Amino acid sequence: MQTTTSSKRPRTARGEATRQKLLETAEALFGTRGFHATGVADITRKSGVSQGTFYVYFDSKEEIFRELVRDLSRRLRAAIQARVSGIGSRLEVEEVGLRTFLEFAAAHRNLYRIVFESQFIDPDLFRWYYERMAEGYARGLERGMRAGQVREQHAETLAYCLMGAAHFLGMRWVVWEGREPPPEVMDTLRSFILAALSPPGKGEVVARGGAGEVPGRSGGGG
Amino acid sequence: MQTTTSSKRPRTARGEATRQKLLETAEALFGTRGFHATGVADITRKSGVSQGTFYVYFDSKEEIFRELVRDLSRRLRAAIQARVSGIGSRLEVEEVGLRTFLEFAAAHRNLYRIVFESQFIDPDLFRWYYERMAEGYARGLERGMRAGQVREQHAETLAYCLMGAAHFLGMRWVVWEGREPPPEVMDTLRSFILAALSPPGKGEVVARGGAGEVPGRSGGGG
Amino acid sequence: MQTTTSSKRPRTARGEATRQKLLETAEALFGTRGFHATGVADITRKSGVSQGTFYVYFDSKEEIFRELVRDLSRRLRAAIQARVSGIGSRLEVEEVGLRTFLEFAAAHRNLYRIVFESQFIDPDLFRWYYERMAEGYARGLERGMRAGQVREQHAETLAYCLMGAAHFLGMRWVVWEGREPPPEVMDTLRSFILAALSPPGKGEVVARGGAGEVPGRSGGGG
Amino acid sequence: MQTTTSSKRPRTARGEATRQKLLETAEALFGTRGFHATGVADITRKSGVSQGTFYVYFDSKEEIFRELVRDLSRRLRAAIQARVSGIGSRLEVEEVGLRTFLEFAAAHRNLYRIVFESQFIDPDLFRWYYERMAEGYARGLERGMRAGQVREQHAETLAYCLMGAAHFLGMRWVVWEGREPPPEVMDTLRSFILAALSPPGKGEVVARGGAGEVPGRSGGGG
DNA sequence: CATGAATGAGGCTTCATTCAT
DNA sequence: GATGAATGAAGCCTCATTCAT
Repeated sequence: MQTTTSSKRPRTARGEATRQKLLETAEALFGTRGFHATGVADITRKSGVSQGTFYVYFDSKEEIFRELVRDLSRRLRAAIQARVSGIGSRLEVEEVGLRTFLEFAAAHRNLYRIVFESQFIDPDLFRWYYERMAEGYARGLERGMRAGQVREQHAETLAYCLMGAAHFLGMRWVVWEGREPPPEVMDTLRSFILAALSPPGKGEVVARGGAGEVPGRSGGGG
Repeated sequence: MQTTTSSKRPRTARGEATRQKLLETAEALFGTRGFHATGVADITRKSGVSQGTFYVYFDSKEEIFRELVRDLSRRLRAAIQARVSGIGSRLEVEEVGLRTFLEFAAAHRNLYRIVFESQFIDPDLFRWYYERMAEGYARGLERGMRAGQVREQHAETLAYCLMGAAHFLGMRWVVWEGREPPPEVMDTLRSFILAALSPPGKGEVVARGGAGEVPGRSGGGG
Repeated sequence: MQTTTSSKRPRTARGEATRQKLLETAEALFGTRGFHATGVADITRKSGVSQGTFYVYFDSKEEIFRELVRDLSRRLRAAIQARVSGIGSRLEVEEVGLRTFLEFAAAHRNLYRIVFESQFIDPDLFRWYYERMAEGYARGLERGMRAGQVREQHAETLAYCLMGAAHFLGMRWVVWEGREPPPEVMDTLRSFILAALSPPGKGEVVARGGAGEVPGRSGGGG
Repeated sequence: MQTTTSSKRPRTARGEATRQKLLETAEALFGTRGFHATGVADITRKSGVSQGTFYVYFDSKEEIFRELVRDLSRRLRAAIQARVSGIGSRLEVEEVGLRTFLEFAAAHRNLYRIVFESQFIDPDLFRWYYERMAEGYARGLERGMRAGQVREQHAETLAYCLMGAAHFLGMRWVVWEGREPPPEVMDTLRSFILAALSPPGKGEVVARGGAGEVPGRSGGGG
């Protein structure tokens, strides 16, 4: 669906470079000043090209914004995937996933504003972003439940709770403070996750990953 | 700080009515179309007054927006306060708080967009809003910890996690679906809260409030 | 239909004056340079108002153009009406009508370009303009036929032929030459009309109006 | 004068084909959407060549437009010539000429818009087009007058009247209705021409061509 | 208190044309 | 001969805000 990377793609290396430059500049600017405070002229000026060039690669200011959201979605999911694959314990998967999300966010601070502002620019895309994320997340949790590693609960609800927690933590530390959450925060987050997911009787206090088990894909944060 | 209800207050009853009408219209419009898509002209037209009149009561479009955020903050906190006061169990306080938040959100759907959009209009106000909320929240949790009703953890982190969970659930159900979260969601949320807050060994399964204890104010959601 | 004088009408005399000024300037500019070569900025500058003011009274550059066409349509028809009413002879009515049209065109040289350019700006309006004109025209001719003053023919076809003749003559003399057609042209036009309309056997040579008869409204030119 | 087929002519067959393709596409596009609504990019895209290629064959967008007008002028005159040559009766020549014009117009619907729009693109060319047409027309009529086949009148005026009639009929039926004028229209047109041209006393009612006489070239319509 | 007119800066986008490959 | 990238001027329109009545 929204995944289509629409807009006129360049046919030469030179064009690709220009387009890329535009994308990067836009990410920085949108992420810093916000969509409305950023003008197309700002983007092109900082990219060292003329305003007309912008429209050679993007249909509109909104279009490049959307492209960025899709891009970010792709990159974040890939990053989590990479770190999580191979881990057997569901609990650990979730924990690593959240941590990866927070690290990614810290490395790409603009992520937050852009994704979250998309809610006011293109509500459907925003929703798509989170539903996609939640879906993968929920699937992983359900697998965990079937394997007895995660307490039986409404998976989707759990997914949104966890994404929300991660998002707010990211907002609090990464966006406002400009750094990764300090250790005590990460510790609390970990125990929070464990408590929320662990089956009754099991390790509410367990500090680190449980026993090996069925591996499986899962989203991470939000 | 930002609490000052600044701007020209009306002197006559007629003026007060006009100002109020403007505020209500703005809430509906900002909440529905967003800040940028709403023009001052839209507000005045729908309010049945001239554009000039707008500036009799508000210094700028941003100002009325801020006024709305402060207003909402006040009303939400009051609503939670009212429902939570008197409850002894910390766990129950949190649960009722979250539930109240979700109900309030459902009753004032525009809340979400407005408060959340404020992040892109007046970042300081937005931060103030959440820090204020988190602070009260954390204080309550700390009291609970001291009373042994809540597991020892970094209170602020916990507060943000809980607010985030509530916010995302509200987004998922209230905003996207247009209704209050269904029972299974609320059930999962409850068990989620309990698991996250309960001290080791205690009530992970406990369905309803624990023993009586120190009452105290507390925030609710996000 | 298109007759609606849409756009925001002024509520005060001052506003009405501004709007009028804009309309006049636009007529001169559109008529002289054409629609595309005339910028909104040109219109406002020459009118002594800011660009923003333009949009207080007109929704778009196209809108003021349309307004002009409607206006012209109204004025031309009124002018012909005034001159033609009371004349009994159908033949004379047509002749006076055409003459009036040519005089009107000479007095409002911009008429041509504007009406004719409307064909490329708003084809429907253009068509409406001529169909309206032709309709009245044909009705008058039919009355003349029934009264035996006009040869039996397809009235609408006759109407378009006559409008076309008038239009091309206006183009040739008024637009290109900048003056009213010289006497020999008007003479030829008159005999042309007479020949085309006169019933068999009658007045091909008749120089001036025939016998009195049923008066009636009729369009004139094009 | 404007007849010069200027601009870079291709040297190779491949080039000639490209140029031709461009010309055809432009005719279709200009005729359909109009000059201003058609972009160079539209033309090249639909022609399957790059934008740069366009400027290999034409100096500007206006230039290809002019080329089209000249082309059309040439083709129309040739078409009329072919049909009219050999006919002896002046009256019949005019009638056949008009008919041919209408048929040509129906076969090349875009003719109208292009030629007529040229009035707003290159007024001189437009004027040239019609003066050229009128000149030949008038010459033919004058010959007819001298031969007593056409009533004595100002020939040029007659020419413009006839061209105007033909043009408006073409507009009414070919352009608006998308078909050739129905029989009753053609009949009325014929009797219209006859009445307008016939010498006094002669065939106002004569249905078909009169006696043989001096042949001669003549324009047809507009 | 209220209004309607006026403003003007600025934003997004289009598009004919040029250029290096 | 053909291409795709790049340009930059210019145009239309929006809109928060001010002002005189």
